[in-house]
Amino acid sequence: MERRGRVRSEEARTAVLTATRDLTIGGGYAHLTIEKIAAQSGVSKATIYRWWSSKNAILAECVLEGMVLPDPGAAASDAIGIDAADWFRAVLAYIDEPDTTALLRGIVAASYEDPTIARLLYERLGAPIEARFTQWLQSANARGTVPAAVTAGAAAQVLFGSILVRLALWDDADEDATAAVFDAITTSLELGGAPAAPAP
Amino acid sequence: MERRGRVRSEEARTAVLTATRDLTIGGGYAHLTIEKIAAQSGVSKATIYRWWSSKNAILAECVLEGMVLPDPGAAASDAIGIDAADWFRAVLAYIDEPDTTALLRGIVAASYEDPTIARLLYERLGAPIEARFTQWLQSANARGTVPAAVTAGAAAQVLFGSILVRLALWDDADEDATAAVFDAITTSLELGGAPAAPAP
Amino acid sequence: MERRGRVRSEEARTAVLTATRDLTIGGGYAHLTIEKIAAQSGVSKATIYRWWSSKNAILAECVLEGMVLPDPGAAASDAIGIDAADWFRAVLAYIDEPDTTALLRGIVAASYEDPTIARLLYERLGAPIEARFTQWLQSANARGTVPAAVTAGAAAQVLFGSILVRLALWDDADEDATAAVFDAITTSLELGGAPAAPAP
Amino acid sequence: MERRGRVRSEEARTAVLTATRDLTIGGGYAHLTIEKIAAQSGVSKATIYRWWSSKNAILAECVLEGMVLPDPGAAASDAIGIDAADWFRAVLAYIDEPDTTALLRGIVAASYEDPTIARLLYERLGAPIEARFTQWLQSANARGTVPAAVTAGAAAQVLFGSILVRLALWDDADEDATAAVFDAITTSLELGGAPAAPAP
DNA sequence: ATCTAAGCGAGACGGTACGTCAAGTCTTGTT
DNA sequence: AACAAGACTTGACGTACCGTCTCGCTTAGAT
Repeated sequence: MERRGRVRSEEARTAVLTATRDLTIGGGYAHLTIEKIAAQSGVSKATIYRWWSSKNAILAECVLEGMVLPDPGAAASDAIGIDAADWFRAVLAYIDEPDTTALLRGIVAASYEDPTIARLLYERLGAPIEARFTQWLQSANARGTVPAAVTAGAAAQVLFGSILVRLALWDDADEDATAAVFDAITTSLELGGAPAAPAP
Repeated sequence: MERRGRVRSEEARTAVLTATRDLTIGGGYAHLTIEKIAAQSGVSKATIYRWWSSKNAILAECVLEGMVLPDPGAAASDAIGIDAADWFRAVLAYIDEPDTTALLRGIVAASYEDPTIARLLYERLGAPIEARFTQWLQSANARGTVPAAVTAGAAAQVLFGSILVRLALWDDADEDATAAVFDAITTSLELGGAPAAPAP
Repeated sequence: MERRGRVRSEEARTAVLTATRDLTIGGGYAHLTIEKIAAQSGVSKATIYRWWSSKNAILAECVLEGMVLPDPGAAASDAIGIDAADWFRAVLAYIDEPDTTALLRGIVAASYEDPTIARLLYERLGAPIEARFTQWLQSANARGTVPAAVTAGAAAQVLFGSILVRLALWDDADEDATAAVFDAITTSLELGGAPAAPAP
Repeated sequence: MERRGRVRSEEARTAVLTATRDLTIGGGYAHLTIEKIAAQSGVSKATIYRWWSSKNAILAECVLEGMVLPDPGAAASDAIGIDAADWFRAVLAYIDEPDTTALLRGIVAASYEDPTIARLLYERLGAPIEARFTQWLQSANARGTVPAAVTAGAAAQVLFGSILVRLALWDDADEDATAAVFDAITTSLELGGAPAAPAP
């Protein structure tokens, strides 16, 4: 007793995701419509609705598909000893790509209207950050330089928040501030109780 | 030659803003429509369009009107010596009010689609935080306890980011993490180079 | 206390009815769509749906408007003494106009799906025939030439049926038969108990 | 060289026709869809389209299959001497069966959109009537009681028209009128030039 | 006993039209 | 003037069927 009937078209699925990404980059979340996705992808509305329950569901799959965040810094993630500052700067640079900015902005906007998107976004963007910090904290802890109150979750949340702020403030974001925040964090963690190191 | 004719109805203006706030609280930004605002406020669509250019413009005026953020901590703002932790906890408590959460979420979502809203939001929410930190930093600087790299802007941005994260992650936000971040910040600023207190 | 607001556009209403008639003539009831009516009339779908509940309702209004059946033979209806055969031949000629045929066919088809249309159609097409026969029967009765069993309703129904048959059978209808039926009817009525003249 | 492969499933064919009949009875021609026929019959759409070119083709086959009109009066058709009034009353009674009414209404509606259906319908319903009248007329002619102008075709067309009118007028049809028409016809034919009995 | 050519149910697909909703504009009469 | 009421065009919504098209399974004559 096997699965019967015509199989789902992978081609159509990809076309929808690509069109969704491109339209979000081009016009923002507010101007993204199923109608346009259908037109641009060449996939019919009926088919889109067969597989996705909403605009947000498509966007969510885009995130999962890695079309949005190709695991920032994944390339270097194997080495615990990676330089944290380098890594963070790579993330910032990636986010500052115009296309990425636009796409992320759309997904973040959707996150404020749909918890599902939010969860997915944090899983793709926040969780990797958190994982990395967990590793760094472990090695730092071994050296006894980290205050007990500091958790990887808190650190990740701060960095995730920095990204949200950058996206929210459009061109007004203070880029130096973001970098300064990260420097303060890493300095205090890497270097332990150095006299400097306040958070922001 | 004076302006002739009927004057703008303050009553209508207030009704629109109130209805907009209530609808955003009730159904979120995504379900907010001019049609519903008109129906709920008893103000005609034509009148709304006469005075506001868009849904976002109304929301922006709500922010300005203080319907959203009644200057968190304004009551205590005269005293430089206010306890920073108390102040921040007041802000968090305010944001965690269900109505405030819903309304803010709507406005933040709008911010990602409209820089005007974003700017306004930061002016109301971020700037006061920044101003307060500036004061605190000045007194701390006088005591020589603050590292040069830390700016009021960066500190404000971190706190602003914390708020965005809380709103973005819905019920998944790690509340302790937010508090821990702030503790770390204030500890390091208030207490100066104490060995503890790295950012996150 | 007067009616406020913009008044209904008579222009739009007429455009819709005209477009509906033309489309029914051109493509038949089966190919008549609201979408095409909207496109051809230049009136938006929303407006159409505001005023008519369905395709059939528009068609019904076409009938009422006299766009379909401009009261067949109305011109000569003032004279009781009109020659019945002439009148019926005029009706048949009118029905045999290609445009009328197509339009009527559409409305008759709709009648079989919607009693409202049917009723309206009979009011416009059957009732006038019935009225005319009533007059003729009265003058014939005065001459004592009409059998008691014959009613105007029955006569009208037969003629109405003849029309339906003509429309239903498309090009296969036996035109001579229709005329023969009518001749038989009128002969018997006009001439009284002449030996000829059984109905069919 | 014989045809190879699986043979057409008679079971599927019957299921489609039955489902079509039942759906037409239940919801009328307007709500009849291939999709529903497929669902109700358990036959796939592909198979339906393989054997029938359209909804109307299926309906046509229903007519041919005798699912609609089991040759009204066929049982008594061998006897020329059958009482015409009895026969016609049997036909009317059959047509007045609610299921028959609904089904016929559907097929008649289709006739106005598709000449093929119309032709088939007349072959099944009109032609037998015509044949019967031909027989009656022959025996009447032998007795010299029928006016020359009356043809079997005309008589059949009148009766066919009566049926269409009954179906078209839904519950408003004047049943007595239909019977009166028939009485007039048969009386004049059976009884010859009796002074009574002109058709309507 | 295999091959091979249909027939078949399942169901995905690109379309067209549906009937609804909201956006933003315009008109009418009242305040 | 400013306003409410509300008609209007536009465009997107999500659904229902259309007719076509793979799929994998079943059936039966030809090899």
